[in-house]
Amino acid sequence: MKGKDAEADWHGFASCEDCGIRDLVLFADLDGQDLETIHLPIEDIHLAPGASLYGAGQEAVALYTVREGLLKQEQYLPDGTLRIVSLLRRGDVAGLEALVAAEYEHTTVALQPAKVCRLPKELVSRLSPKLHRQLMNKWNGAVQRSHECTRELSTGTARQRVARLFLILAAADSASCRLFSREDMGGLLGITTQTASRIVAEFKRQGAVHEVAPNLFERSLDALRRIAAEG
Amino acid sequence: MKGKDAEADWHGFASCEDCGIRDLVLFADLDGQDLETIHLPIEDIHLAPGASLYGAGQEAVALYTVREGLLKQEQYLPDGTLRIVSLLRRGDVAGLEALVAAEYEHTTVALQPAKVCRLPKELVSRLSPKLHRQLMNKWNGAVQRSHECTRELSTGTARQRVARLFLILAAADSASCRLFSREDMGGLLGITTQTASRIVAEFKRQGAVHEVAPNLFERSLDALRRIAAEG
DNA sequence: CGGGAGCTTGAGGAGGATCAAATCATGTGG
DNA sequence: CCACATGATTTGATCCTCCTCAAGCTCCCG
Repeated sequence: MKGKDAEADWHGFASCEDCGIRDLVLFADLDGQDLETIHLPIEDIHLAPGASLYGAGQEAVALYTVREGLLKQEQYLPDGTLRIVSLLRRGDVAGLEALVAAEYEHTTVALQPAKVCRLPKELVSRLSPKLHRQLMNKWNGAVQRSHECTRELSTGTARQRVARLFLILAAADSASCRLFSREDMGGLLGITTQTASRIVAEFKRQGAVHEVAPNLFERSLDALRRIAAEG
Repeated sequence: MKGKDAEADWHGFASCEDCGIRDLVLFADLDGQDLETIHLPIEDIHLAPGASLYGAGQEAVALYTVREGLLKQEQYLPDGTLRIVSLLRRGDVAGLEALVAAEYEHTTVALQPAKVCRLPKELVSRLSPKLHRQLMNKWNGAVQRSHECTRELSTGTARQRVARLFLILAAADSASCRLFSREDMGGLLGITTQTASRIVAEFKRQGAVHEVAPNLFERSLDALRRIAAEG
């Protein structure tokens, strides 16, 4: 168990004008003039793996656009089990529910080193008409992420799920792909950490993946696709 | 396999002014004046169980607000398996993605007799500013439904999942609760139809539920909650 | 060097899938 | 009205996957 809550690391202010992924973020439709009217500075936050952005039940005061890295969103079951219900990546927005609710629905934690921009909810509300189109896009992205988790990562045998996870991560990182802890794999795939470990080991043995550094893998997409599709 | 596609039954025009669930639907924030500017009539559609509203990949031309009943949203996996990724009920909106995409993401089918209102996407786009707040609410609802499916219905043992399904349906219908086909239960819970059948039978034997008519159940919420929470 | 956290691996057992067959419900045509 | 076909549900028997419990292992840090 790790609970490093304060590792969310304030890192300075972001300049929206020359954001590298301007076309992906919530502010994509704003022009230079609009950006000037934002006198609140946008905070640039860096997260180490394991650092949490916000917790379920906390007062929802800001949205976060993901510029880099990978985050998980988790919720508790009635019986106390922790389940990862969605993954967030570059271009996604964490905490959209701040716009309609008083509290966050999930705990959101970095799986890989991440960089996010913090957007106070009043700011977004104020710009809301201009952001309308992008907000729809982001909501739609949230729905798709979540359906992807049910469809690809919570269906079929454990081997299929692990293979599909590698394939999904493949889309993110291009060449090699960084994997996270076995415990998180379990929470995401709905299997135990032991099973996750066993299957990764098996994939290594049969050459579907190759570990070039601790938790850094090269993948044989063909082999993985074969496993993902049947048995 | 059942593919009754044309059973979506046009049933006349709806009158928004005296909608029984005005406060729940997308148009909640519109006033009488706004409603008059809608010269397009709103179609009122009735769906029999098994009737489909639209299919994945079809051109997305309309949104549908659910006034009554229960719908499923399903998607295909790479290997051809069909998986239910979300349930929709009274107040939810089907096909929100029409606002941002050209095609529907899911196939949406009635599980129980349902009544929906068809809202052409141009109409919603035109009213968009006025609907902004409600649109956010509906998107948020879509995300929550989906997370609920992952969290409650795709986690834990088959017994737990079935018990949680009964509890979720309990919230919808008040006294007794109508269940759908074992095949759909399987697709929703990520188990086989046989297992679904076995567990429902077991629940009947041990008195957790009682079948008063074919597929109509009374539930012992306490017993179900006990099962849902552990073993 | 010793401790701790995460990862790996093993043995055993339970839960669920699979294959197969019997029962039940519905509808159709004779 | 009955014989029959069709499809869903139930139940049984067997096998395999994955969970559980438990022990080693590796790496890092004090």
